Amino acid sequence: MRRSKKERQRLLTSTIEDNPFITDEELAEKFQVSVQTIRLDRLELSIPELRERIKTVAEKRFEDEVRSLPLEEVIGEIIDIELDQSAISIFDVKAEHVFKRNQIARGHHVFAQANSLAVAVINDELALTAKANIQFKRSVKLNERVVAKARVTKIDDHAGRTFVEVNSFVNNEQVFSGQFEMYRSKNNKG
Amino acid sequence: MRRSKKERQRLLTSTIEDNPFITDEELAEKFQVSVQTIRLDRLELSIPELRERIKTVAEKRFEDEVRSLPLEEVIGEIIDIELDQSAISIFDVKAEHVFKRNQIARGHHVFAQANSLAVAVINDELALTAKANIQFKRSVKLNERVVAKARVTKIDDHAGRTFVEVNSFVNNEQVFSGQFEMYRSKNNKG
DNA sequence: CCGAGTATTATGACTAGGTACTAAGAGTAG
DNA sequence: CTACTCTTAGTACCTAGTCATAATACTCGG
Repeated sequence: MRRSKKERQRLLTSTIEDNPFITDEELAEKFQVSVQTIRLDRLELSIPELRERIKTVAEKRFEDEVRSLPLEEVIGEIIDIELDQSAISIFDVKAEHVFKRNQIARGHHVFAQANSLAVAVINDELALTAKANIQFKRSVKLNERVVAKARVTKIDDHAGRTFVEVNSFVNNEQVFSGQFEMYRSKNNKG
Repeated sequence: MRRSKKERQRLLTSTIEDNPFITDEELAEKFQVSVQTIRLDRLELSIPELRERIKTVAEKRFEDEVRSLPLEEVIGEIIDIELDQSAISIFDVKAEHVFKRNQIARGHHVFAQANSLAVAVINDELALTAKANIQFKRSVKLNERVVAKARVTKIDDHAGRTFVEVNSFVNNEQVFSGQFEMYRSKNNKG
């Protein structure tokens, strides 16, 4: 035995993990054993064959893509909306949204939810944030669900400005508040 | 002919585009032609076989992964930093950052760059945004490069607050300004 | 209606990268 | 020596193709 079986299998796992595109033949060469041994190892470790591994990687990318597509227009999921009046969205804080060190959501995600809700509530082709005054009341942590509530406070058709107030909560506890001054193209249908 | 050859090939292209995981057999079934016809079509259109398509998708994911890792901690790329004093980062506006309709960068990305720069400039274990007052001076468009400059204006060790001003520019033209009040854990080394 | 040319389908041989199974030899521990 | 694990070898089979060749089917101009 060049290496103990356990040692080889440990290395095999990590090797495949950081290069799922490696074939059994290449692995056999790398560990100086027969292809059959590699196959037995994979069987024992329940590591799928090359093609299945590649497929999994590809499928995950596809999932991520659909997950990031709705994210493209609105951060969080809008669950209620009355144009030019009010809107509510929810946003679940996942691992990718927090600082690794302390599991606290990075501010820009909480802001992004509020900001995109402010954009969404406006009944217009073009809505952009002009100014914002925001406060982070308490930090949001991993796995918490943030509910953002937007309310249109004032519409100034002349200036083409709409004022939106957004308050975000986790379990009825306020975590964020923001006043948004939104630019809108003046030619509103209403 | 059920459909003209051209029509079928047009549909074939788009079908494979939005589902690269489809086999020739499934395609043959779908278009009511033989598998051989599908293969001839792919040959003419130079569409690779299933396995190659999946591999490409998987490889792209791998590339994306390394690209999105540095993005995890800071939005934009920090090119200069003096802790507790100033910092500069650049952020290139790509297709995924803009509204499809008008190619204007969504506000939260510009905010995210500024916010994460404000976090980065602070010489502390823990830095969180408490409040922010921001203005979007003009809209940022696709392919523009935003340069954000952060300057620490005041450090209040007693209250555990640091004030950071961030101004962002595209070609020396200001696009964003923000005053950030940052929370920091009081036990600073300095 | 016939032939030319295009389009389609069929057939056979081969490939990579496997699975599943059987068999056999090497080394080692009791 | 026997029992056992570990390793290697070999076979048949699989999927989703490739390439090449041949035989049809359709369609249009004359």
